[in-house]
Amino acid sequence: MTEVNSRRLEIDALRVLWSVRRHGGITRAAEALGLSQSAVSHKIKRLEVSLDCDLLSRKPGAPVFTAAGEDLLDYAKRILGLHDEALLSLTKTPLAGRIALGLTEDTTCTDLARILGRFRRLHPDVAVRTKVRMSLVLRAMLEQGELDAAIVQIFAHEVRPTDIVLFREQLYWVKHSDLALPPSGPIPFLSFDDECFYRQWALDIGQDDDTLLETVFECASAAGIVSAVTSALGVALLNGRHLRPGMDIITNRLPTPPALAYVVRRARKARNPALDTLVAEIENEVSRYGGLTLAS
Amino acid sequence: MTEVNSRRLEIDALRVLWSVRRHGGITRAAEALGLSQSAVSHKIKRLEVSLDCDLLSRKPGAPVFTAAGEDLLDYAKRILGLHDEALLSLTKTPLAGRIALGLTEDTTCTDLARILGRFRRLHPDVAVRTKVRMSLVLRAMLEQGELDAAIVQIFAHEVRPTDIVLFREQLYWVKHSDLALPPSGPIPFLSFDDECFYRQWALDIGQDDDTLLETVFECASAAGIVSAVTSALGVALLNGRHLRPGMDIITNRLPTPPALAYVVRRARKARNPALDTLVAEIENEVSRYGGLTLAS
DNA sequence: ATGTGCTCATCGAAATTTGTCATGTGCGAT
DNA sequence: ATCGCACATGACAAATTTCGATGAGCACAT
Repeated sequence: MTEVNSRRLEIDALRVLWSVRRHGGITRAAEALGLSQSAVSHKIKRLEVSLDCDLLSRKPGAPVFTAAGEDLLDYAKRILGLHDEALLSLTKTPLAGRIALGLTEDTTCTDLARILGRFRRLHPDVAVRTKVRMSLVLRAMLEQGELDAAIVQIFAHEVRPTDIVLFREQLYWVKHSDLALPPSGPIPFLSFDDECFYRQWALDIGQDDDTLLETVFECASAAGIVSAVTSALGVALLNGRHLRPGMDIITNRLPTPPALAYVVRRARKARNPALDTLVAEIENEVSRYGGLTLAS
Repeated sequence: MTEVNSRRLEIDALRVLWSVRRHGGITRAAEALGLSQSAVSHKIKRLEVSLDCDLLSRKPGAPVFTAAGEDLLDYAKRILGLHDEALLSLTKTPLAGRIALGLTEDTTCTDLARILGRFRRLHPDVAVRTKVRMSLVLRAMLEQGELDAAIVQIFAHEVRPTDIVLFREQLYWVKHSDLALPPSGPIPFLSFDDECFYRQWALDIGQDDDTLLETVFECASAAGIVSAVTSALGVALLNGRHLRPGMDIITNRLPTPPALAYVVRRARKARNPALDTLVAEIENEVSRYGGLTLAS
C-alpha cells in the first residue's frame, strides 16, 4: 500500500473529481475540462490507487460516488476554493468603487454567490449592489443605465460580441406522460407571465393555424410551471434544468424551441476596473470548471 | 504570461514553500523534505514563473519572503491543513475511548495543538485528556500509570526503542557578552528549579574541581532563565531555541552538554487503538514536514 | 586583495508522471 | 442479437520533475 507520506491530492485531480460530480459522469466532465475521456478516467484511477479506496461506485443505478468519494468531494470543494482565492489574491490589484449588478433569481445561488463572496473578501473597498429581477426587466434597466452589468438569459441568436456567455441551454416542449393531447385543435399551454422573455415567442407561434396554443395556466415562477406540468394540466416550455421524471418531450406538432444563453452583459459605459476584474473572475471560473451551477 | 486558467498551486509546491519558511532556507528545507537542493530551487522557481511574481526576495539581509510570498504562505498553510485532514478522513476508522496525554509547556503550541485539534474533529468519540507538566513529572506519571502517553524531553542517550523521536536539540552553555567569567573559581550558574531534568546533570558536573558551578539564580521557566542570561547574571544551560542575539556560547572550561530529544513515550499498557492512531498521525506529520514547531 | 565556505541558481540528462489514441468491456434499449 | 453509450485499459508520446554537476554571489577570515 502506498505510504501515507507519499500521498497527495493534486489540485487537478480534485478539480476533475468535482467536475465529475457536477457534470454527472466522466465523459461530460472530460468535455467540460477539455481533456480526453480516458485522461479523466486514468486520473481518477490514479487517485483511487494512491488513496487505496474507491471514490466512484461504478455500479449501474447506484450513486456515482461512494461515501469516501463524497467525503473527499467536500474537502475538494474547500481546497479548490482556497486554491482559487490564493491565485486571485496574488494577482489582485487594489480596487475601489461601486458596481450595480443585476441578477436573475436562477443565478443568485451556489457558484455565482460564491464568486461574489470571494470578490468581496478580496476587494473590500468595492461596493457591489445587487438587484434581482427577471431578464426582460434587467435588460431594460441596463438600457436605462441603472445597472453597470447584468447576468441575463436571452435567445442564443441575440448574443452580442461583447456578451460573455456563461451557460447555454435548450428549451423543450414538455408535458406529463398522462396528458393526452387533443388530436386537433388548440393545445393547452402553461404560460409564464409577461415578464418571461420567451413567453412572447411561444404566444407568437401559437397564432399559427396548425399549432394553436391556448393559455390555460399562467405563473411567474418555474416551480409553479413545473408543478402544473406534473399535474398534467398542459404543455409548457421548460429548460433542461427543470425537466423531471415523468415528463415527455414533444417533438411533433410544435416547432423546435430556440436555444438560450445566459450572458454577462455590460452597460455601454466608461470602463470600470472593478467591474472588469469581477467579469474576468466570472469568465475564469466558467473556463476552469466548464460552467456555472445554476438553480434547478 | 501564463494564462490564469493553467495556473495551479501544486500541493507539493506549497509544502516546499512552507518548509522553506519553517527551516529558514532552501538547503535546509530540501534536507527536511528528502529532496535535493536543486529540486527545491526549481520547484519554487516554477511556482514563481507560473504565478508571475516573486515569492522569495533573494536579497541578503531582507526577509526571505516577499509580501506575495507571505500572502501565499497563509493560503498554503490552510490548503495543506485541509489536504492533510482529507487524507486522514479517508483512512480513518471509527474510534472511541479516552486518552490521557501528558505534554510539556513547550509542546502545547502550534503544530501539536493543531494535530490534536484535527484529531478531535476526525474522532469526536475519543476523549483526549491533556495534562501539562514538566518532563520529569510526566515520566513519573507514566510510570505510575496516570498517563497513556506523554511527550517528554529526555537525554538523547535515554531514547528507548519504543520511543518516537519528534525533535532533537542541543544544549549550550551560554552567557551574555558583557559577563566576564572569573579566571578561576566557581562560575555563577543560573539554574532551573529541581523539576528540570537536566539541572541535576549540570549540578553533578558542577562538583568537579575545575568546573565548579555556583548557583546564583533559580527559576522554573525558560523565559526567566533567558532574562537572567540577558541581564549578565551568569551562565545557563539553554537549548538552541532559546538562544538570543548577544548570547555567547561557552565551549571551554565546561564540558560539552548532552544532546536532548523530544519523544512520544507510551505507558506499558495494553494497546489503545485511538492512541495508536494519534501517535501515527504525529509520526506522519513529523515525517512529512521534517519536524514539529515548538515554542521559543 | 585573496581564499574559503556556504547558499542558491542553472544546465543537461534521467526518471517519473500525465495525456492521447485505440480498443475492449459492460450495460440498457430496441 | 444488435446497437449505442459510458467507462476502463494498454501502449506510447509528451510533459514535468528530480538529480548531479557546476557556476554565481555573498560574508567572513586572513
